[in-house]
Amino acid sequence: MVVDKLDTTFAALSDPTRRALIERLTYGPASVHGLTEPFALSQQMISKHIAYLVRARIVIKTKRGRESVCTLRPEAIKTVSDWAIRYRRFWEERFDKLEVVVNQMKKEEKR
Amino acid sequence: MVVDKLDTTFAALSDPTRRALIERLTYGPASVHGLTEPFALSQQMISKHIAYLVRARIVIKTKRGRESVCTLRPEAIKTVSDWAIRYRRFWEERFDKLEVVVNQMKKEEKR
DNA sequence: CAGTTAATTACTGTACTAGTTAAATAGTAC
DNA sequence: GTACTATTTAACTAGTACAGTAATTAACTG
Repeated sequence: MVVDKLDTTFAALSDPTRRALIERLTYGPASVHGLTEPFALSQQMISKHIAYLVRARIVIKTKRGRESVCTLRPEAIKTVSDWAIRYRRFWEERFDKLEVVVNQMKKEEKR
Repeated sequence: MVVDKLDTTFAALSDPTRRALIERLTYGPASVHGLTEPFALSQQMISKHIAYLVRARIVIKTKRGRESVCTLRPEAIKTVSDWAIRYRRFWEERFDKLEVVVNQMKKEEKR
């Protein structure tokens, strides 16, 4: 079972449909019905995907009459960005150096 | 089956052990054996986790004698950062506005 | 060579998820 | 009230992915 917050967040993001739903929600909140239309998926499946995003706290759902309005929680995406940014210096500064190291290792491998 | 690159990348990152392995590898390349020591996991499991990271192209493995040296591919993390950064403006500019919207919706819900 | 070390692969069981169908719940319109 | 709409939930099938451990391969040491 998934416990860690980042676990569920990354797991939720590992699906293209869910990433597309996030993309769509950056244009503003939408009902499940409204989110279903652009996709070649049943409303039940969209509802499930939304449920995964809600579980990962990436989306908030609020009832409005018979509709469920889905709203993006941008903080969740920020969490992902913050995680990656920690390694920014690493990929910016050490990239050239690393390439040299890897090539060196490959060379030695051939011996 | 996972096809999309981001799919495998995010899936690989959805596990705390693998994220810890990445963290460890920022200090420099290491063998599977060297990576096993700090963790309360068998070498087989570490080897598997490394394999998942290799599949997601986050880590490169090169043979050196009987050892497998693992090296981080920082570009993979950059991919994640790039994905999240697309929404940066969204969470920075619209956060306050969104909170108002959500609170408004909650208020209307109570009626 | 035998013995040890490093790492992978193979096997088993479990958990998660995609996708569908059907039923249930609740709001809206007439 | 009935009919319709929006959504959720349950029940199911099937496929995939993973954890954990056992068995195996390959390389080094003396």
